[in-house]
Amino acid sequence: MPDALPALKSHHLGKDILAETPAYDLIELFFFAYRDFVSDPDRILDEYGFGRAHHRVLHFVSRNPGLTIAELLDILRITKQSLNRVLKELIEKDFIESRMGTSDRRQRLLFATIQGRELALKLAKLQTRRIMRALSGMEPEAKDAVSRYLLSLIDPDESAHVKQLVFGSGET
Amino acid sequence: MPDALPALKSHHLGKDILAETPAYDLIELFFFAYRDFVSDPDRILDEYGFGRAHHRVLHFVSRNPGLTIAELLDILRITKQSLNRVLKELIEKDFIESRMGTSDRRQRLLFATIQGRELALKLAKLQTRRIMRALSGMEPEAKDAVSRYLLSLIDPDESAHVKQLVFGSGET
DNA sequence: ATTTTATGTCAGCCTTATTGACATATCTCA
DNA sequence: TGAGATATGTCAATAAGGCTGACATAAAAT
Repeated sequence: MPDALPALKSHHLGKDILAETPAYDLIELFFFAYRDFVSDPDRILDEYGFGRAHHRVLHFVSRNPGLTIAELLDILRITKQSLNRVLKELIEKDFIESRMGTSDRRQRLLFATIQGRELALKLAKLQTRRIMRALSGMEPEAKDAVSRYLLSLIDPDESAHVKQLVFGSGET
Repeated sequence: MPDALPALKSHHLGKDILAETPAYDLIELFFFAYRDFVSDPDRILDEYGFGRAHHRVLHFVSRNPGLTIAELLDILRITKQSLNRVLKELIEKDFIESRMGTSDRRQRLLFATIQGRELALKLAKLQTRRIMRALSGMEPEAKDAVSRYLLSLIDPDESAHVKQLVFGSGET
């Protein structure tokens, strides 16, 4: 938006008006980018008889071995009934396995099988290719800016939680 | 990710490996950010008996007065049967009106009513507040970087089309 | 005059989500 | 030890938002 400002000249409350002027560009670009981003894995998932819900579950389990049902529900923000259907299918088709918790035997600890990890990686690589293509034309600092922007877009009271989940696997 | 590089030292094909190393951070942040971003309008939409599908239709019609059905289908990437259900409801409840095309009388030109524009604006402002909060802690160049990143994430063969749709209303 | 295009509509189906109720096993704490 | 809380599973009904396929109409294009 090269020139959204001239209209402000007739106002003295520039800052308020700026704050209330809809950021249509970022709203719409977010929609289109997400639409195309999630569409990449669809063709592959189809071959396995899976949908996007399966992808999300497989992704987070593969990335976080030993994840519990409760943690997964918290990540996905769906009900246990919804989760159970797709999880059951992933377990039946041997992409995820569920082991009894060691310290708390009520818990089910989820692990991706070899097959599951392979599929999750395949899908992640596909999306990474799109991300890399987008970043390739940009300055090196851009990636960090994008990452910080997305993190700040998240509800503040959970951004720490997400930060831990996304960046916390390894160090910290 | 402070140090994803050391592993590369044992390889001579650094670039290939980097290209194939999944960008888990950007993949997951995109998921969480989008999840929270689209959740904002939900409560308000509920009051009107609308869902996210209604929001998308109302948004693009409000932003592009005189949009045709075909153009809307191309933006949303859904079937006309799916569109028709939500569109019919938006028209019945007087948030959108449909006029016969002037040059081509087969076309339906879609316009948001006053009520429709008000709701669309209300929702856009809500999402803008989140965006502004995210941008507030960042350098001024960040917004442009984010905008370019999102645009590049879109399928290349349509990015020009989206660019026109998003930025093209007004000048060009 | 025929064909193509833009739209609408009927009917049936799928996926992913929801709510509410209830069951079971296990853990925790008084 | 016994009561209650917790983690999970499951049954049933429902809703939203997609899909395919088939068919209809009006208007434009050739």
